[in-house]
Amino acid sequence: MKKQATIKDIAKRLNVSISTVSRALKNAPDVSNQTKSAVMAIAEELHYQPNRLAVSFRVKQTNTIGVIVPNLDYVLSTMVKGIDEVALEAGYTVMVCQSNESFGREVLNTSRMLQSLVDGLIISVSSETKTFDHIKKFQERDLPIVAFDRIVPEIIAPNIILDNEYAGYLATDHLIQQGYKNIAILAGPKNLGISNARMDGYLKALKENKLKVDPKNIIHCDFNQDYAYFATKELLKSKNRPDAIFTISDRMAIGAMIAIKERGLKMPTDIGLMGFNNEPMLSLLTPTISSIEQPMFEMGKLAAKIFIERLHSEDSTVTTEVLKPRLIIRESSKRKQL
Amino acid sequence: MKKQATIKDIAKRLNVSISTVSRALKNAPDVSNQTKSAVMAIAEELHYQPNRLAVSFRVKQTNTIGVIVPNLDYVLSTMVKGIDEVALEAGYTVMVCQSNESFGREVLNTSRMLQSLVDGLIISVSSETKTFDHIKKFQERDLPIVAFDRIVPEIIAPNIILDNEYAGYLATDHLIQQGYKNIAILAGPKNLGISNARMDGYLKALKENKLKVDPKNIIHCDFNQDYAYFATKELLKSKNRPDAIFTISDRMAIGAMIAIKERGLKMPTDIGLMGFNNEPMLSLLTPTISSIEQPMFEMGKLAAKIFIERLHSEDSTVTTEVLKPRLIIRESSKRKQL
DNA sequence: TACGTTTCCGGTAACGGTACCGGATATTTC
DNA sequence: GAAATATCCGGTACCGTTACCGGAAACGTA
Repeated sequence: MKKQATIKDIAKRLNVSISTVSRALKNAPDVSNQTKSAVMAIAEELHYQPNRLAVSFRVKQTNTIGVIVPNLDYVLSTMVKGIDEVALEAGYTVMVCQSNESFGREVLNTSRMLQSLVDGLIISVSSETKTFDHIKKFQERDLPIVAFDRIVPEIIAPNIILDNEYAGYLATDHLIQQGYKNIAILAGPKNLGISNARMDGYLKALKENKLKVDPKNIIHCDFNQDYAYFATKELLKSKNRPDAIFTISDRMAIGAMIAIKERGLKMPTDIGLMGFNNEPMLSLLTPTISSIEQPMFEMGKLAAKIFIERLHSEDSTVTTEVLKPRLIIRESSKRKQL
Repeated sequence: MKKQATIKDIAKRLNVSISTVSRALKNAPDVSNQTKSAVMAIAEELHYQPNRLAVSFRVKQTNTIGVIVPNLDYVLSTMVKGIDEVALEAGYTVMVCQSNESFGREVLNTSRMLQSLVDGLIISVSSETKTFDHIKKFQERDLPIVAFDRIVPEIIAPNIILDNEYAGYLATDHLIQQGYKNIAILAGPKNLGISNARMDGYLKALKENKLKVDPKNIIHCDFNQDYAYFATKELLKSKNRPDAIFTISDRMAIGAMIAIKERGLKMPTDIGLMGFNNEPMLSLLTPTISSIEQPMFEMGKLAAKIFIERLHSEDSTVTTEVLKPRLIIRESSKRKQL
C-alpha cells in the first residue's frame, strides 16, 4: 500500500511501452481508443496517481502559484480567498506565505519559492520592503509577477490596486461635506504607496474645498491600534485640535476611537471619524464607524485571473487595474441629517 | 540569465565530476576542503541554486508541510502563523489551503497535496467532513498527520486541541456564579467535536450546580452571526426565556447581542452573554463581551513542532496535547460586583 | 502491384540531482 | 619496504515522466 503505482507498472501489466501509457493517459491522438481505455482501466485499478513532482521536474512547470502577503488579516485573507477561488478552478495550486511585514521573511519566502519552482508570484509587499532584487529574480527567470494591494512601482508587472487616492478623497470630502473643517489624517508608514496615495486624496479634497493643510494634522504611524491611540491622544491635546480624523485602516480607527472616548468627546458632534477597509465589526461599535470599502474578493480573483492569463501568453504589456472603493457612511461621521 | 546553473556547470568549470560537486555542496566528509571551497566559490559566482524539485523528486521528500484549515479567520490565521513560525525556522515550507468549510474542497486540497508530495499534513477539518478516506490516504503512504483545533477521532494521529469541555464548563460556571439560572447555549454544528465538547462542559456545569437542563435551551446552528441572531430572537420570545446565553464563538455572540438589544434587554442585568475566542473587538463593544481565550499561537507552534518531531522519528505513539483556555470576564456577564 | 499515407506504437535520451560502488593515490603502521 | 589504511574522487544507475524520432503494419490510391 505504501508504494505508489507508476506508468511503468501499468505498462508492464498491459505489455505495452511506458511511452504508450504516458500518451494514453493524457489522451494523445496517436493512441488507439482501445489501448487508451485499457490503460485507463488499469490505472484505475492500480489507483494510479501521477507523480506531480516527476512531471513538474520534467516539464519545468509546477502549476503552483506563489502568493506572498504581509499578513492574513481581514482584507488580505479575503483577497487570498479570491485568488484561491480562481486558481483552484484553473487547476493551479496556491502556496501562501506571510511575510509578517518583515523584509527578511519576504526575501526568505521568495527564495524558497524560487527553489520550489513556483510558476510565478502574486505579491503584496511588506511595509519594510524598500529594495526589490528578490522580486526581480523572478523576472530574470521569466516567471510572471502580479502585484496587488500594495504594489511595487520599481517592478514592471501587472498591478491590481484600489484607487487609493480616490478613496482618500472620498473619505475626506465626505467629512468636509459634513461640516468638518480641521481634519487630521493618520496615514500609514511613510514609504508605503497606499499610504501616500490615500494621503494624496486627502490633500486633494482639502485643496478643492479651499481648506488649509496643517502639517500637524498629518501623522505617519504604523497600521496599528496602539500607535493610533497614542497619536490621537496627542492630537486631541493640542490647542487647535482637529474636529475630524481620517485613519487609513479600521484598526487605527479603533485606536483613535478609544482616545476620543477617553477624552470625553462625542462622535459625530464634537469630532468625526472615518476608518478604512470596512471591517464587519465597525457596524457593531457605538457609535458605528464610517469607512471605505474595497472589493477585496474581486481584487483577489482579478489578480489570479491576470496572473494565469500572463502565464499562457507571451504578451507582456503591463496593465494596472484600478478598482473603485465605496464610501460607507455610518454614525461616526454623519453630522448632518439628510 | 534565464537558464539556471546546475551542478553540471560547476563540475565542468572545475573539471571535477558532478558527484564531487554534489558532495562538496552538502559538505560531505569525503571531499577535501580545497575542492569544497573551490566548488563553493564557483557556485557563488554562477548564482547556483539547487533545484529543489530535482532533489525532492530524487529523495522523495519535499520539505513541505501541507496545512488545511476551514478558513482563515482570527483564530485559525493566528494558529497558522504559529505553524509558519516553527516550520520556517526548521527549514520547511508551508502550503496553506482553505477548505472553506466545504468537504469537496477539502478532498480536492488533500489530493493536490498528495500529488505534490508534501511530507505530511497538519489539518483542522471542515465542519462538513464526515468521512475521512481522503485523510487516511496520507497514512497509507506513511505520511504523518497532525490534527489541531478541530480534531478527528476517526484518525489515529497526534492531536493538539483546546480543552473544550473545560472551556465550556468555565464559561457556564462563571455565568452560574453570577447568578444566572436559565442558561442557553448556542452550540455549533452538531457533528463537530468542538461543539459537543463545549456543550459537555456546559452540561457538566449545570449538573454540578444542580440546575435543570432544558432542551429548548440548546440550539445547534452554524458558526454564523446571522444564524445566531435568529436563534436568539426565537429564544427571547419564549415565555420562560433564558437569562443568559453562552455562544460557542464570538461571531455568534455578536448575533446574539444584536437580537438582545433589539429586544430591549440590558446586559448584564436582564441577561448575560458569553462568547468564545476572545476576538479583540469584544472589548470595543457596548457592553464589552466576556469570552474564552485560547492559546492560538501556541497551538500552531505546538502542532508544527510535533509534526516535525514525528517526521524525524519512527515513534508513532499518538499523543493528545490539551491546552487550557482562559476565562475573560467583561461587562456582558459581570452581574455581581466583587 | 507498387507506392504514399495514416495509424499506432516502441526505444531512448533527458530533466538535475543523489547514492552507492569501486579505484587511485597518499599516508600510516610494523 | 610491503601491507594496511585513509583520503579523495569518478562512474553510473536511478527517481517518474515526457518529448522526440523512427519504424512497422494497415490502409488507400493510382
